[in-house]
Amino acid sequence: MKAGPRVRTIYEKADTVPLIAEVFRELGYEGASFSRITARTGLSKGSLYNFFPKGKEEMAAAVLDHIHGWFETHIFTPLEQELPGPALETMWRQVCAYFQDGGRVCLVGVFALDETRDRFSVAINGYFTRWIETLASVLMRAGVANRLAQELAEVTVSGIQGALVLARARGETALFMRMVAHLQRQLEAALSQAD
Amino acid sequence: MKAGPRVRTIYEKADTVPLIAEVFRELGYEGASFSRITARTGLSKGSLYNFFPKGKEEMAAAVLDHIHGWFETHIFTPLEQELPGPALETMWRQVCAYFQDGGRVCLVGVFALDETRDRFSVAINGYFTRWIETLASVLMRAGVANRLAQELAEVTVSGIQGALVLARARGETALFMRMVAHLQRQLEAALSQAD
DNA sequence: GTCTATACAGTGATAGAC
DNA sequence: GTCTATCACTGTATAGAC
Repeated sequence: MKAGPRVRTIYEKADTVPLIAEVFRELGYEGASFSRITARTGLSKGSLYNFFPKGKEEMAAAVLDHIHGWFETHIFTPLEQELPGPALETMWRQVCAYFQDGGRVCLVGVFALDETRDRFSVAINGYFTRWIETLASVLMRAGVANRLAQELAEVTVSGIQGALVLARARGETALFMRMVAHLQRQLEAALSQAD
Repeated sequence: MKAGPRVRTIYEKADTVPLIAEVFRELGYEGASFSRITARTGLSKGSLYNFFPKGKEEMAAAVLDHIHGWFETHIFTPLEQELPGPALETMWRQVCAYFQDGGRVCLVGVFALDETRDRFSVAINGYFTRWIETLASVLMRAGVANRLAQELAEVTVSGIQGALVLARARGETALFMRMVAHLQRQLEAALSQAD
């Protein structure tokens, strides 16, 4: 018979990725040292290198891939498959949940701002491009003109990133929620005009 | 007689701050090592410690102060002293010049996103708060209702930060300019409605 | 597969020569 | 006031014990 999932106190590789992600998110690529990662995961350097033979860079790549996967499942695919109204509702709900109402920053944004971007430019660019494209697409399906839909999609994704920066800078999650509400109203206004 | 400015190949302390600023801006606080700073400034560690006895933290503090000073002179004070129309025109012109049309990120935003924020929370919060307050104030003077002016000021400053993140993430400065144009139109719409 | 021990480059910081 | 030499420490990475 096939073995069922073993009961272990230690982690499978896949279980470590979200833990490592939080270290990169809070400290940035340079700030995320092995000592911080071992402390957070409870795994020694040896075990981490067993999971990620190429070390830190491979960890960060796995983290970026994991995050893109989460957004693919919870936001991008719903944007493609649900009706425009529910799709946007899903996006805003998931965005607020993921970023903890502004209390949690965007790791992709963190990597984008410094030289780390050059190392992971494909993944970073791909994440934002996919988000903008699926969002623009749903707006077009709702009847918004192509150029306006593209601009609103860029403005919305950009606005979320800015709200995360500003909310963290001022230590005020309420600011994030105000910005989200503004962006949401902006989209709804375009949708109601498109009908 | 008093000595005039001496001709020297080496720098005065004040001259080093903008050079150090670019290292922090491009690499982040953790990534900005002494070796990178000595390479950029042409000054040895010994000389840097002569200028900044408390080391890296004092350099970053000086850089933050210098940047806030630049914005105070070129943006915040004009927002307070010029008429609303010219004041906003000045702001957008200086913003595009300072951030090189999206090719240069915001150091305060870089520091805000990771744990560096905790070290310089007062300076980081102060920079954004001052910007939002002076911008909200000019909108109110132009006849925009208090609450709307406050929200638009937050949306605008937040939007600029997001545009910088996204433009760098996608390596596309044109994106920054499109976002700026959108934010500008948004303000002008509020102003024309307030008349 | 997990860990400890180790290697070695790079870090921020200090002391002292000139 | 500038530099080099050196410090103790931490960084990533590797080897090898169990």
